[in-house]
Amino acid sequence: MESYNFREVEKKWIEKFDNLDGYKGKDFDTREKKYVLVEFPYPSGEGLHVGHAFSMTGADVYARFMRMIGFNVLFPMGWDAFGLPAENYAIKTGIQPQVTTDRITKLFKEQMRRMAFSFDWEREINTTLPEYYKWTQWIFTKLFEKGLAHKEEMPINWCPSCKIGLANEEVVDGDCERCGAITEKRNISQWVVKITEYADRLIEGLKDTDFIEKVKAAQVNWIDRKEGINIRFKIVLDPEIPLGCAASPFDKEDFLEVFTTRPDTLEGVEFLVVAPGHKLAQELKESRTQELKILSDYLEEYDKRDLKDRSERQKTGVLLPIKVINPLNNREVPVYVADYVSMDFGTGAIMGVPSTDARDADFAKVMRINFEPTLVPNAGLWGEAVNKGWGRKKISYHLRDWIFSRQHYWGEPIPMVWCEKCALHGGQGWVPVPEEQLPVVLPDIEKYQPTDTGESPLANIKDWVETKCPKCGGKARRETDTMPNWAGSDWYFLRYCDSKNDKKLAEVDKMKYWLPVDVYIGGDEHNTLHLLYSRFIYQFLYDLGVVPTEVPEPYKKRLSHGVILAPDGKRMSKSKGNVIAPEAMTDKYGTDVVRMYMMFMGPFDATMAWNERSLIGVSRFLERFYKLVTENIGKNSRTRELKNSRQDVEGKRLINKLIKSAGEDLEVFKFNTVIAKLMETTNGLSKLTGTIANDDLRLLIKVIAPFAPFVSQELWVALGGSGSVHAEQFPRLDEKYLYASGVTLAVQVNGKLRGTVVIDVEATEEMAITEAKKMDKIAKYLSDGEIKKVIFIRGKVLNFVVNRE
RNA sequence: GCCGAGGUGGCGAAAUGGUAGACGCACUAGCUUUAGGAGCUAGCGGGGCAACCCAUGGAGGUUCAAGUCCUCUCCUCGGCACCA
Repeated sequence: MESYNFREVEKKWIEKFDNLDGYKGKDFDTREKKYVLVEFPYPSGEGLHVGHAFSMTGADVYARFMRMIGFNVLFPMGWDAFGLPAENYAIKTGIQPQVTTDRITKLFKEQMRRMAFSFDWEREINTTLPEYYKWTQWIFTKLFEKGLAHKEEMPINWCPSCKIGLANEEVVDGDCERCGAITEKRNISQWVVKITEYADRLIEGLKDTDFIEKVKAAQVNWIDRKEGINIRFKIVLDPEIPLGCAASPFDKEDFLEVFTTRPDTLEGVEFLVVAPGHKLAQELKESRTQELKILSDYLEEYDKRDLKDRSERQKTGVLLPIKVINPLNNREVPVYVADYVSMDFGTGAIMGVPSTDARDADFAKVMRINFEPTLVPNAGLWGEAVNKGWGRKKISYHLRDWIFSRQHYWGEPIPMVWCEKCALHGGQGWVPVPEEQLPVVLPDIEKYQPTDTGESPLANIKDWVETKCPKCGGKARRETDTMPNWAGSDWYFLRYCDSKNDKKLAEVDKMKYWLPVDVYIGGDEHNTLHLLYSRFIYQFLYDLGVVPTEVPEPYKKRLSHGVILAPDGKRMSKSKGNVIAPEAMTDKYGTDVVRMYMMFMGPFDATMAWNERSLIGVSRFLERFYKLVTENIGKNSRTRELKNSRQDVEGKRLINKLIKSAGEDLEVFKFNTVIAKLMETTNGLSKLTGTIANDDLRLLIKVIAPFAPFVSQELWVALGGSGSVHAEQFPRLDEKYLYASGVTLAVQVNGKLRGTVVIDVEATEEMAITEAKKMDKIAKYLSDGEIKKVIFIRGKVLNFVVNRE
């Protein structure tokens, strides 16, 4: 018998799969819809990597299974192609990013084709094409019109290496997330999107989703809503530390406001601390007396210092020349400025309660502040503080507003125009580009290099920058900032519903049919930012009435796929030289083997190391599977099929057992156990002495089809099938075969296994007891005691509870 | 510190409260004139000649029956974090 020649078989079928009608999602079809989404890749020059291949294979197996059980499946793919690597490549080579992007997306697409992913390519999208980003820009103009976007001079995280402003989320421990360089603070005018206005709804909305627990937790944790009270402490000057001749910046009515979630510990306040960026510290610094030199030195040093390992470092601080009064007991307490308080949260000032807070205790130690070590919190103070007017309830979020400007070339131009005339006439100087003038097309340029001034290279293109105000028609300037790389991926799943629409972002009826996304598969690294941003944009579009779902949530379910490590157990990286290229593997072993191996490695969400020996095990299995089927086809062509023989029934039992558990497991992404069961079934069938009927072989092939598209198609045709096995229905379970040869019952005495007995599935308790007692071993255990009780679970267990003497 | 997921053979891992270790890798023995990362048969948690006993990080508990449920505890991984 010939063995399976994957090269020949794949070559034969790959083109036929290209235009398979069944892979296409049909708008408004009467079948129930299923929108299966897997994150679209950034097409990097290195091509499709194992991580892509893994997550997409899982999504593909699921999508194929969903089609086979009767759903109208939307399984689209596209390119999230704006980003720094293409721009950096352009800086180096002078080749336009669009040119490299085109080339690389073609490479990716061919690699995906070889992996036999059943994407609906008619709906392909690319975030860098004007017909796509027209709508990314349109969304921005709507944000602006609704007051959710404005430009603001603000200190931002500046990466001196990338020459780019970064969102807080893109700075890790003071380092640029991309290149690792230490970031600086710079004052730059930036577009800011008010995602915080949606903070509560972004938490609330999670109730309407089926996200796995860790994803929900990550979202809530990221937003980090805290209920507390802003308490005002009256400021008094400290007579012992003169403020110098300059008039005191304070008058009698000045207060220092702190945010606390623990007003119940107000009694234990020993000091207050303000952040170095706090107005109070900055104002005091200005008074420039000798005594305050320590303070200004401290603040200046703080500005220079990088933020690295802030949590590791010992706390530092300086005493301020003022005191404040605790409204609860009128005690005067000192005020410090210290680096462990952050300006970004609450009011930038805290109350120091060293007896209950470890950080405050730490600081007290450094500053040699004495305090009572014990304090009994008083919950009544929550009400008292509000009732007596010491403070007011306040909710603070860790979530920051979203800095939306990038000073780069390769991104969507922010579609805004600055009009001096409109500004002078008391109006808004910033004018959004109206829908009919969109898209604002990214012009071709010669120099891609970002500038040190913090402006994008677009600022150098005079005839692009100079434009007319859409409102008054006067001379105006275009915004030269571009959008962050998240912008295009915020709404891409909407575009798949109607990817070619040139009038709208997508037709409402089509979105109504396909939305929400039923299953969204992606990496943990996107569980906070991408997921949060896209949920926010969706909620915003919902408020505009643009998207038609019942509930303002775009994704019904979110699943995390796992991570594949290199054979050495480390993360794959070019520099470590331990990268596994999926293409090299498919060249060597064939697509089906690689797909099946990845799905067999472990649970879909696990972290697993690549192991080529195990892959070979899967290769051997596929070979055995192929032989089993082809040998039986051969036998069936020579001899009459024997129906209803004992062997025939046993074969059907094995296959139906497989159909049952495979169907159940595929539904919940337990691909590894489906493959284990396919192996088990194949082994079982190989041991049968009779032949397996062609009809039964067909069932087997349909079960393996979602995993191994090529082998299954080849065998399907070998069995005389026409068309594609991938358009077939998944086999239905025939229950009558499931227990055709009885069930194995575990026989226990006092809960301990003492033997097994095979009986009819319908057997009664009495029959089971009779059978069990026939066994010598059981009889022996029962002889030296009295049977107190018998537990009988049909098909599972028979347990004698015996009272031993 | 907070949140989440986990701890089961030499390894990757299976087990709606009901035969722990399915399936695969590695390994051992044998078969097959066998050079192909081959195939086939058998074995493969520990102890014991055996009957049996022990075993799912640890300690208790619930139950006829616990890897699975409850309480406490230890450890690992992932995310967030001087968040007030």
